Amino acid sequence: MNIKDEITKVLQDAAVALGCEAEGLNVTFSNRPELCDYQCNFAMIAAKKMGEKPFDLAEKIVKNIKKSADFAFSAVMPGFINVSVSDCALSNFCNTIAADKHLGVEQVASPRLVFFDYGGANVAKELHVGHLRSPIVGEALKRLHSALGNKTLSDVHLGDYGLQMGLTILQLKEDGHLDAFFGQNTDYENIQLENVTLDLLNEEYPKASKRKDVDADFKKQADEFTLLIQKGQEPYRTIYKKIRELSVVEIEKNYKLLNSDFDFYYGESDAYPMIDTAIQLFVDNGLARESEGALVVDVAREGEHIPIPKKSEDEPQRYKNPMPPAIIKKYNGGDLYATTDIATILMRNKEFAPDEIVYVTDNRQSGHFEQVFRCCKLAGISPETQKLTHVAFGTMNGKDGKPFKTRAGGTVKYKDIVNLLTEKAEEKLKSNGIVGDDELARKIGVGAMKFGDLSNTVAKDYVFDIDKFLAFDGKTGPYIQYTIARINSILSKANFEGGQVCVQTAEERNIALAILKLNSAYQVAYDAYSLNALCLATFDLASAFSTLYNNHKILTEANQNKKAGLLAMCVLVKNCLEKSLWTLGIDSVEKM
RNA sequence: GCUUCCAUAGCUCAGCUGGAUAGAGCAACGCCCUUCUAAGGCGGAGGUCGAAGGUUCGAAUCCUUCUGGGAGCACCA
Repeated sequence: MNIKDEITKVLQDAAVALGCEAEGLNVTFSNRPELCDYQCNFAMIAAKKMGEKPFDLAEKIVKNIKKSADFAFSAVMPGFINVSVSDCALSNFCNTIAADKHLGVEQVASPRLVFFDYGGANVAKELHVGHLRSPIVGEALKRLHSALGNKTLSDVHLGDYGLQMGLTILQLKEDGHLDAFFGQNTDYENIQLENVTLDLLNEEYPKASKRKDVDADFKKQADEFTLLIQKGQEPYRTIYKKIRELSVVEIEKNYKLLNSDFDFYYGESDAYPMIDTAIQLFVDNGLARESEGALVVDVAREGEHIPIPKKSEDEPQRYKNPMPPAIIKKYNGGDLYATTDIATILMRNKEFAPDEIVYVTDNRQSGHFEQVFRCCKLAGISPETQKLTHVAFGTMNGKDGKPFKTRAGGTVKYKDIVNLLTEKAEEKLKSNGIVGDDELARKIGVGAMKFGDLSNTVAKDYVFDIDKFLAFDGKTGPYIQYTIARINSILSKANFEGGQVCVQTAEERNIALAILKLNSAYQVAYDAYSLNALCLATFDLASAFSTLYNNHKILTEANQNKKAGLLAMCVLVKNCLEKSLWTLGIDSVEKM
């Protein structure tokens, strides 16, 4: 039981003894640290019901509490109950969690299997700045669940099935790169994709993508190609497979630069075998109908998607509470985003039956996932008890508030950002006398970016300020890594042979309290599917340690008991910081 | 037009189920390296929480309206 729960229990007992309904009694961390460590405003809420003055009730409750050595309670105007935790209780807390394999991070009551779908890189399309958030946030959420005791699985869910593939192959063919596949030789497997490189793909796809918007015939042909790939027609299928193989190697490498790793590198196309079964479920249950040649599922509920009367004939139809039908087959029989996503859920449920599936994509796709989730519930593809979650993150904008672009207006490549961060970290390291450790530089540079990203509320857009990340000052990933490096430096010189934390100074108190807050931040982050609370609490702990570091020389401490206590605290802080950095998907470093 | 998210210090952002004097980081200013890594510490300064109403003992937080901005609104993913 943690300290907060203990205090809550004590107060509840006291309140119940006075005849209060103590259900809503809640204890929170103090927002006036100079006055107390925890606070409770229950008396102010309950006083009304009891017909008493808040302060009087608070006083009565406090008087009704048995004196304890661990906590000191006091009633203050206008009716708060302030709680101070003794140094001794804090010491005990520190020593207890230091011996706990979870470092006191509370585990979920009943572990669940949670399947994470994030990443979402497109085959044949180079990763750019817009692809950063999904692997950063997704990886951290996955690790957070794992840190709290859930079992996790993850799939990168490559974008490899849509129109983009048709466009790319059509463009490659037109530009003469696929002649070998369209000649006499039909042994497609053994034909090499000569001259087709990632660089070429990165030219051809954007070219085709632009062209489809202005050239209707080209678009139609690309649709046709897409359909042929989806139907498994040769040589389209083989060409597609070869392009995918080429891409995946690169994609995996890129994600690993960010510490994002996946149990599965499946793509949308891997759900292909499930598509017919899935569609049949809708047809058999009378859930699907034909509309303008397409097969659609009405997912609107009562009060949604209500037509607004047109003012004139040529005005397009508008809807109140729009929730358009989900399209699961195109006019030409082709499959779309929704189709593969539904089939993918069917596949995952057959194979793994997770308790929850979490999608991490940008918030523009909210409508899509709402439709997909509803479809799956309607058709029973997703059982009622299964939780389907869309973690919709905001877009990364430039300093001008618009989607992040280079000065020239182009998209910023993913690799360029990582390289920039790594180079900058290398420079800094050099000034500290560490040369030639590229991996260390990557850990620091990427850590800066990830911490900067995760510090923001996940759902909100945020400004991607590369200069800010490159500064490595203040509330940043490198600050946390630096704190750990300083602790390592002390420990390497100390010959520490074990000892107990003994909270004596204000600095140690603040560290212990920061650890308490950090441990509760895991739960906050878990409930919110957002890591910012964890980032903040991690920073606060590092900051509390830095104050101790500056005010007390640990290695030269003459009192051996005190020194051992401080060293034990160093070890605990290091472990706590490393655990939260791991959760955030950021590497700890030995020195920097 | 409909739906939805957002607006807090010069800048970038926190602010947990309504609570005490709204917090950080950056930038700027002043201190602190003969002592464990200065990517650090300490101090002051910086705010009509977009506007107006309302609910409440108490509102940045809840409700209404307005202003300004982002995103989405069937065969792209």
